[in-house]
Formats: sequence, structure tokens, C-alpha cells
Amino acid sequence: MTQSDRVARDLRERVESGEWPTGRRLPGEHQLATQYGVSRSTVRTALQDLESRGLTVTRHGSGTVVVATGHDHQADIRRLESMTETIRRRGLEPGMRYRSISIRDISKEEAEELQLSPSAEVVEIERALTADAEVVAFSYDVIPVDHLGGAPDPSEITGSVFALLGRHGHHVAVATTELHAAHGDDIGWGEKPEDSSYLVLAQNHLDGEGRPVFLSSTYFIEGRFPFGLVRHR
Amino acid sequence: MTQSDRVARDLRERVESGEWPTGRRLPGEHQLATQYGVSRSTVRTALQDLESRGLTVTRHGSGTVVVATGHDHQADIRRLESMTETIRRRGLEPGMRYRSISIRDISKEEAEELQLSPSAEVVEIERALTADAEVVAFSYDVIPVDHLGGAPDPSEITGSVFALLGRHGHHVAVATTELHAAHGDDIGWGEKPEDSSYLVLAQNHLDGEGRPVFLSSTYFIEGRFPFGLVRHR
DNA sequence: AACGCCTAATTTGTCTGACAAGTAGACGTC
DNA sequence: GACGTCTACTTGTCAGACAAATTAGGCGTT
Repeated sequence: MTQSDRVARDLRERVESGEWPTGRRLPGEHQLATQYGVSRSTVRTALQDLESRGLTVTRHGSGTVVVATGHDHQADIRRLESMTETIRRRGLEPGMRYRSISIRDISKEEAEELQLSPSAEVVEIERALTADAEVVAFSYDVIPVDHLGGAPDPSEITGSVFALLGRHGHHVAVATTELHAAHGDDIGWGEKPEDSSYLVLAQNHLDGEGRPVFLSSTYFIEGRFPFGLVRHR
Repeated sequence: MTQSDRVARDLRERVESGEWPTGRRLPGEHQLATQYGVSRSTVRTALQDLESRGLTVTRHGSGTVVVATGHDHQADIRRLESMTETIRRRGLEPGMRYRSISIRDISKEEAEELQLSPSAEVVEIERALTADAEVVAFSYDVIPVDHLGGAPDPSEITGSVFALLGRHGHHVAVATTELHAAHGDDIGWGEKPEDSSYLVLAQNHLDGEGRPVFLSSTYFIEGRFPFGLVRHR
């Protein structure tokens, strides 16, 4: 956690709290620097963070103006974070219902995406994510067995897959993601809405060196897990 | 277009061209600065751009490593750009088929989102976007009449809505966006696939001061317009 | 009053040089 | 081989300065 990270987080919170409403100009960089007791370059990197999230626009000679105060309750699709955490941040109680944990041979496509030998084995986890006991998404995770140091004890697999792999030294940094829409009765299981649509995130999670760590496909039930973002030029 | 923008664009192209494969470390900031003939601070803002797009990860003391070389043909959902341009960049010929252009009273919800009086009038444009003559999306645009300087001549409405509003002094900077999935026969018109799913972008386009400019809802036919992005922490 | 032009003040973009802090590899010791 | 230590390198932060873009106001003309 660097200085500019701290300043950026504080500025984000102030923007999201509405301290400067949409359209208002932020104080100048020099003023913010003296306010926070840091140098102007630190403030600049913090402001670049805000701009990269689409909250502000800064123009040469003019200043930095707030164009969006953030999307309160919605999940930011650009941010990679544990879904249970996202649910908790919305004031709901996250939960999981496991359907199956199985070990099987890797498929050809998976081997290619994970850059593994076609004879490798993977752990496949099928589970449903809940918020206040209501199912909001169905998730399929595919994790190479070797990344867990051999066949795992099922009791070991609880909570976040990020945490599980982190305990084995694999830290996810980014996820290349494809976005899809789907519907049909062959999606999900158990209690689920009739004839619903699903927002699908097909992800390949990579570590800090760009090495594939695991795959996941998550089917979000339309209407139960709002996704938002700020697109910008 | 600033210096750091130029450096960032060139670095992006070099990363996407595969000059440094995934996992490779980029040259140090000092070396890049002398290479480009700019200062290190300029290089740093350029590198922050790459990181904000999820292409690289830079760590204190260690350096900047490539974690993703970009999403070739896919549209980056974080970037706000004309859809015709996106289609053209994928090597296809973009086109439009207008279904209707009508002037009507604004709805209550629209008036609230656009921060206009409930008695205002809007232009509603219904059209289909095509790539190589194949329909890829259905689009509904809602534009306040006042932003066009009165009721428009239908012949004036051709091509990008961005360009149309730009001619009237309204320049879109960001778009707050909700993501949804949908399906059903009541979506779209004319020739369209049977029983297809749609990825829906419900957007409120804002100018550089955060003022609403126009609304749009776009229904992308699943499978015909791949969306991708790099999520990161 | 409305308009155009100039000037001055403000604000962001870039540069230079320096030091602090974190990382990774080489090396010697045990 | 395992373990600290040292060193070279890399990124993070700082300070001060100037360039470039924008904005606001003054001022004269129409």
C-alpha cells in the first residue's frame, strides 16, 4: 500500500460520499498536495487512478471535474474481487452451496488455456452463490491439481478460491474475461427462477507473471446481481 | 494528445504486437525514458495507463511485467467508442438500418436520468447495427430535442450519435453503464436469430462536466459481438 | 449592451535531479 | 545445501522549476 494508494482511496471515498457533486471541480493538485502532506506527483498518480475508474476527467489548464460519483451498490465489473466480499459490501449475507467437487482429466481446450499438458488433472467445483440465502449465481471453477499440491481434501475447499490458491503460493493478479449472455433450462440446478437470463463471465485468472492459475465460468441470474461500470474514452 | 499519451499508445502497440510476451519484464523506466527521449515521470504516467487497462502489473523494486497482451478482436467494454468504429477495427464493414425516428414526450424516468423537466421532448431512434450486412445489435437512443437545437431534420441523423451531438456542442466524455442479460421475442425486429440471448448495455452518456447528454440501450445478439476485458485488483 | 482582443492569473503537463524503499541475485559462511 | 549479508537495480516519492492550456477580467470598439 503506497502513499498514492492511500490518497487515491481517500479521494475516491470523498467523491463517492458526494463531497464534490457531479460537475464540481476538485481542488487543484497543489492544494490537495498540501492538504494531504504529500508531493504533487503523488497527488497526480492518485488522480490518475480516479480518472482510470471513470470518476473524474482532468484537462490541461482547466482542472479535474467529477463526472460520476460511483455506483454505490453495484459491482464494478472491471474490479477483480471475491464475490462474497462484493455481496457483503452491499449489506447482504454471502453464502455458498456446493453441488460437487470432482477430479477429472483436463479437456483439450482447458489444457490450452491453462498452458498445461493434455494429460493433467483438474479439480472442478460446482457451486451456487447466495446473498441472504437467495441464489444469485452459479459458478464452475476449474483448478489444476498440481497448483494445489496434489489431490485436495474436500474439507480444504471452503470459501474463496482466491484464498485457497493463495495458501499454495498462487496469487491472482488479473483475469482475462469474456462477457456473454445465456438462457435455458440447462443452466444451474436446484431452486432457480424460471426462464431467466444469465450474464456470463468466462474468466482466465493469471498471476503476477501472467501465468494461468485457474479458469472460472460464472452465471449471474439476471436482476439479482447488478453490474455497473463507467465507460470512458 | 499529450506526450505521455503518445508513449502509452506506442507501448500498448508494442505489448499487443507481442514484442514482450506474457510474463516478460519491460525495460526499466529510466531506459524507456531515454529510448523515447522523455522524462521518467512521463514514462511513469504512460505505464500507469497500461496498468489501468490490465495489460501490465508493476511492483515496487521489481519492475513492470506483461500479464496480458490485449484482446485482439474483442471490444473492450471499458472503452467508450463509436460502435461503427469498433466494428471497422475488427475488419468488418459497419452499417445501420433505421427502423424509426420519432419525437415524443419524455418519460418520468428519462426526465430524472437526464435531469430535464417532465415536459421536455426527446428524439427516439430505433436502429439495427450491422457488420458485413449481418445484424449484430439493436439500439434505442433517447436524445433531448433541446440538445439538437429543436426538432431535427431526419436527414441530419446519420451515422454516429456522438458525432451528431458533437456538431451541437455536446461532447460525451463518459457513460455510466448498467449491464444486463435478456432474451425473448419482444426484443428487436426484422431478421434476427430465433430464441437468442442478448447482452444489454443501458447507458447514460455524460459530458465533460458530468451533465447528462443522452440515453441509450443496446441489445447485442449473443455470439455476434464478443466483449472482453481484463479485470484486475 | 454586445462583441472581440489582450493580459494576467490559474491549472495541468513535463523536466531535472535526488533520495528512500523494495527486490533479486551474487557471495560467503556455516 | 541452507542461511544471512551485501550489492546492484528498480520503483516510489520528493522538491522546485518551467512550458502549455485554460479561464476570467479589463478595455476599447461597434
